[in-house]
Amino acid sequence: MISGKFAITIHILTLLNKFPNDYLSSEFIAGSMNVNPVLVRKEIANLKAHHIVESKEGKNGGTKLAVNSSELTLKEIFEMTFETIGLGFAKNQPNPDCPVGKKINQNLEALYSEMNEKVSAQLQNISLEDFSNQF
Amino acid sequence: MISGKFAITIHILTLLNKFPNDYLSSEFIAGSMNVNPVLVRKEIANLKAHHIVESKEGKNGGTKLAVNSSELTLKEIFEMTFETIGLGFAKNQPNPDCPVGKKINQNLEALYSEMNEKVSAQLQNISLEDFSNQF
DNA sequence: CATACTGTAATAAAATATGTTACAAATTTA
DNA sequence: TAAATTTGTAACATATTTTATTACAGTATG
Repeated sequence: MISGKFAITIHILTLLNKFPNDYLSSEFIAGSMNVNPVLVRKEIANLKAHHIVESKEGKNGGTKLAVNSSELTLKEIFEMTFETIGLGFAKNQPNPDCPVGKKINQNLEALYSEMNEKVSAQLQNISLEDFSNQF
Repeated sequence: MISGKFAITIHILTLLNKFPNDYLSSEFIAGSMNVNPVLVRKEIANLKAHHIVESKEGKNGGTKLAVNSSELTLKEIFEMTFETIGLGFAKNQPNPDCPVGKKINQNLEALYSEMNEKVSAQLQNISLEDFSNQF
């Protein structure tokens, strides 16, 4: 299972980019993706914490982009919503008396770290504007 | 949340590679990773279906590698346990009347597809033997 | 024939993700 | 200034997925 944070966040940002002059309400945004408005507001809270969007409370309030979409890369969005990708770790404490158990997580970590570098390199080349222009 | 299938499978294979002449029991393997033996047997069933291991029922039975560990790549293991990586999709049917909602999953799919190519390229360069030699 | 395994199904428990309700606080507009 | 609308957030409920457990038939070994 993968949390939908990245997908929700990029959807929000794409919409905001399509209406750069409007404050969009969480209800409007939620209507485009068919999720609960509270979920949208939670991701917006995260975006606000990273100064990517600004929002206005009260009537006719909502959220708009606070950065230039050509300067925001998918890598940054990835880092705000996923810490890292990977293929999972040994969940329970593996047996420390077994040479494999003792080092498995460390070796997986090294493997995934390299994966993240590749993925980050890819995502860094795509701006929100690029992504948004596909629609 | 990420299913631990890859981590469990590579752990199993590393152990099998360390004891190439023995049939290891699911209980022994489970002991190294501290999970339930039934989980191990399920992943072994998957490996058997791909002809990566062979197993022997009955007393003193167990599982051993059926391929040369220098010829099995992590890419193959990845493909047996994860179909693909990605950062999630819009889960509910997005609004088809919204230009963004209509195409979001398609565009995410394209993005993730490229991610998978990068990751596969990396994993293809690492054999089970390489991975195993780190322990 | 007793023992120790695999194979597999069925079910239970735990973890995580998503949805819902509720409401205080803020801001607009009439 | 009062009504309406929207954010922000907490608390809780539901759904989904993952992991664990139990059970037992079938199979090989000695």
